Amino acid sequence: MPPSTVTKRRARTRARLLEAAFAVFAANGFGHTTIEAVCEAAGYTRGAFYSNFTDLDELFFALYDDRSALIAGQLAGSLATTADEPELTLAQLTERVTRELLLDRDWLLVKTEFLLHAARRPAVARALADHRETLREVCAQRLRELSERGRPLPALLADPDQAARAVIALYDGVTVQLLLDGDTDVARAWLGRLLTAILSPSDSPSDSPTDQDRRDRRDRRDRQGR
Amino acid sequence: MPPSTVTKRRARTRARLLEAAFAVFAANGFGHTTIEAVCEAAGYTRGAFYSNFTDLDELFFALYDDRSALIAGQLAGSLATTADEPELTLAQLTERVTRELLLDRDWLLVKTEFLLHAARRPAVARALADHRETLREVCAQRLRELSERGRPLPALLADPDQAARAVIALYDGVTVQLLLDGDTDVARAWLGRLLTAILSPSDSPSDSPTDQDRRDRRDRRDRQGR
DNA sequence: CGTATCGGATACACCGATGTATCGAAACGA
DNA sequence: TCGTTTCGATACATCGGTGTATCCGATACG
Repeated sequence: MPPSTVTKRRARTRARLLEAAFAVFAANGFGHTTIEAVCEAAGYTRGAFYSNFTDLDELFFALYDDRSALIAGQLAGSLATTADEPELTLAQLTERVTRELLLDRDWLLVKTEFLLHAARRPAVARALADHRETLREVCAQRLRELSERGRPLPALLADPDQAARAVIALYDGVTVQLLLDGDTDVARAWLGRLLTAILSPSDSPSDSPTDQDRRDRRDRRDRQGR
Repeated sequence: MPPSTVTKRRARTRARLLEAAFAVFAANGFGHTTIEAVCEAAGYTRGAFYSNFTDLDELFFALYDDRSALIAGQLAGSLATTADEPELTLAQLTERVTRELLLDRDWLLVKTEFLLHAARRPAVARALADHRETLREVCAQRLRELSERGRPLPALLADPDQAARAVIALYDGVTVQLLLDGDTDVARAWLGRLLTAILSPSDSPSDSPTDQDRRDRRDRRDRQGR
């Protein structure tokens, strides 16, 4: 029976448990995490845990829900057109995306683990797919705006929704490499290049590269190059 | 002390343990797999396990090593140019790749789990990175051949090695979606389209689409479309 | 300020997995 | 075929995590 009023104390400990769980999941992996470890990291005993969750799975889902909503908000905000700059070029968009995403390796670890978790539980998988879809909508909307004012998408990805799918696929792909080598800067630069490569309709992009682009390219050559 | 001679029986049980472990890992995830579960699935007791491995980590690595070498061989073979067909078009290459890869969802589950495993262990991460690099070399070599006979790569990915990186990123990205929705056919078609989109230097690909391509495109529209 | 409800700590019983030591049987070499 | 080595089964001791029941301090509210 849920309590009639949720006290502030309760909310606090719940938040602390989630935060501690994030750290422990990132460090040890969900599969090798015990309830006790989470409670200890949060500074509680298991009594607090069982008062707030039924098992680790429930906490995991709540954790993902929290953090992903947070990040989705950040991304949407960063992609929003401001009043003084109603138009965004492709280069600006990719620059913002790469600046906002791929920051926190711990989050990528937890996120990927949640993907595997979901892949084995159809109900969770649907929830996760829904969440990804709303993100894709945000992305597609920006691309649609772009294409509607004379910055056409490539013929093979003319549909903004398809183009958004491509963007997400590239993001996920770069994530994998980042998980392996841990080099955030290289990953961001690489994502930026891939995005412009797949979203530019022709060989010669009409936008001149920004300073950021140029710096990125040098970085990547230095550290990843052959 | 390792035994002086490895009997056939030993090799057999080891192989069976690996196969059983693959199934159990795929079903339950590495983190939620016990030694006993693996042994039971293989039809042995834990005595057999401890006689062949020291712990689950060791078995996991051996398992990944086996299967990934197998798959790498398959891919290299499928990408090899045959005597009667020394030249491969881009469309043929992508078609072969998409036919060979993304087949076994179980393998993707285990592979992704191994990625996370490696992401937390620098030594394992380096081994995995090395393996990915050899795969990339195979891929880059084919792309190099392609570009050297008048089928240029896009300007943004002129270096075959960079292009190979892009191919792998796309593959990894599509994998994520496949893990979520489980639709192998859609994933393969989508990968094919993304590959041609990022590897085609201009808007209008000079190769006319193959029958496979056309079928793919219809499939995708039907099932994924808006 | 007093009281009733809530939240987290503590203690306990339980279970499942681990690792090791030992033993019987199968495989190998002569 | 026999003796030896190797392999896997069995039994045992142990440990760590789980879940629950209970208790006491904290918090909200009249």
